[in-house]
Amino acid sequence: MAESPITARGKDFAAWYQDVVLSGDMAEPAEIVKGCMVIRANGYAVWEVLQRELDQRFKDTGHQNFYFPLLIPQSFLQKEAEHVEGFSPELAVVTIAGGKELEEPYVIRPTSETIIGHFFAKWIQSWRDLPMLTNQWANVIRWELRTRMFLRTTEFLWQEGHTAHSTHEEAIEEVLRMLDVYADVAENVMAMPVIKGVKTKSEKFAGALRSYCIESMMQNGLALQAGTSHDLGQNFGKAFDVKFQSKEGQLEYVWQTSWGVSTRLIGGLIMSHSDDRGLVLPPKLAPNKAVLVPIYRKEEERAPVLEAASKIAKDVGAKLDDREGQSPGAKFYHWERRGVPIVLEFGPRDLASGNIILKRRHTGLKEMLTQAGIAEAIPAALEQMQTDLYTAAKQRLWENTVLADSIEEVEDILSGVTAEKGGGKFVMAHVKDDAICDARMKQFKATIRCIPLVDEYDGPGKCIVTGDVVPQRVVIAKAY
RNA sequence: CGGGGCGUGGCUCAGCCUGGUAGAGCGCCUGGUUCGGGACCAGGAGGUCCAGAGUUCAAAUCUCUGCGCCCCGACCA
Repeated sequence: MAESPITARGKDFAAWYQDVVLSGDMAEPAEIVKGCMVIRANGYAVWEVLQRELDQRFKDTGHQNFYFPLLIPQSFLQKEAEHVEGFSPELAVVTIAGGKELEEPYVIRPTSETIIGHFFAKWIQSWRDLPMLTNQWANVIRWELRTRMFLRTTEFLWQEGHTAHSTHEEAIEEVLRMLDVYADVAENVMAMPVIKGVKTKSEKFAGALRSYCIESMMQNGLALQAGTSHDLGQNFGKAFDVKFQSKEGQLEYVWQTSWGVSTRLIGGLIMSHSDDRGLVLPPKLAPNKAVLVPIYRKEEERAPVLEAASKIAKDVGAKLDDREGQSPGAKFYHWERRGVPIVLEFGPRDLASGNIILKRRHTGLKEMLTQAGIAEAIPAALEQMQTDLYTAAKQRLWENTVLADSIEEVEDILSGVTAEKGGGKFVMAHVKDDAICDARMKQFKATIRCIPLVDEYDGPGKCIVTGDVVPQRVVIAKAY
């Protein structure tokens, strides 16, 4: 046994997740730095693919990348009352630098609304400067009490888009446009079905008027917020005096948005598709889409097999695993744990017959193909796999979504659900957007995940907590 | 911050109760035989036993203090 076995999902989902992350060469705990992780080669390669997909879409929608400082004057955070209240418990603060106590401490950015607000104020004067459409790829630090690799770590990587507009309508359009971008990447690249919705007032971003989100369901039935997009209104505009002169000559505060996704997406990806044999990556995100493992018994078979294998690998764009001293079996396990969608086996028998074996990661099935047909078979198999993964995840979401019409019913459905044991559901119920209702859900450790943008159920009904009539059902679940 | 666990070659851990100067498996290096789902043989390298203090002729082991990490709950992308 080359590496430790993977805990079965059914036995302990949280342990399974850790095992998959570690054995898939995705990340490991930073060990000497509390709550942080090292993103390893395979994990970072996946992040790079995600970055590429997202960044292209940001550019396509008119955004430009910037980079703002990691350190933010502490007083900046305090300029927006709700914002400071929301973030102060999570801040890391630099008080000494260059051997001297600082007159004003810096916080390490937990998010950049404030410092960007400062620069927007400097850059924006006229309606002609709007909209200002920026994005930055960065790391942030939020001091967390409870960390899990990718899902919540003290430091994480993300992108944060920040925009300023002349009207609220235009800002709202932007917020929804970027939410759609996130949903598109989640569903069509990551094969993760999502529900687009609005956060309740108590769950929204500190400082926003409204927060929109995409919520997805993990294999244990827990919800994961995969992305957020905020309508900041004029809150930060007022706090940082970001004003512009309108066409009519009036001085007005800008309307801002911010939106972000993080390396948490990778955690969601893992918990959506992987299995008891390790990581499963959707083809569109896989750094290596296919790997060819050559097989030879005798020394005289080595050269001809390797020569032919190398040619096939080159023709079909597969990585050739020609490492010496590792048996083919060890190589199969190696790539399986790392989520490679397709593994090709090629040995002396195939050399003689003109065939080749193709194995699909997600089904575990092997099939024999002709070498001539392999160049076409691979793209087809990858496409099929992408579809299969999405369909399976969508199916799971449907099967684990239930309706409830009383608070007791909701509590009953979600009682005993944990990250380890699983059994989670999305419970659709009528609940009012009121702090009392959010608090009631917390009593059994669930949250209102969102109010879906599209009501797929029965319209208005009575709130199961307050009895007031509300427009539609909301998603209630236990979450990461 | 509460509860639990842990800290010993690169990794997983045994040894600790009952002190006597450090071991196993895996990995690594060299050579050979292997190779269609985790190969085998032989030889070899590698350790301030988390840190500090104490007890003792003698501490990985006993006592105290500190540090760190992981897991489970309360805050959160």
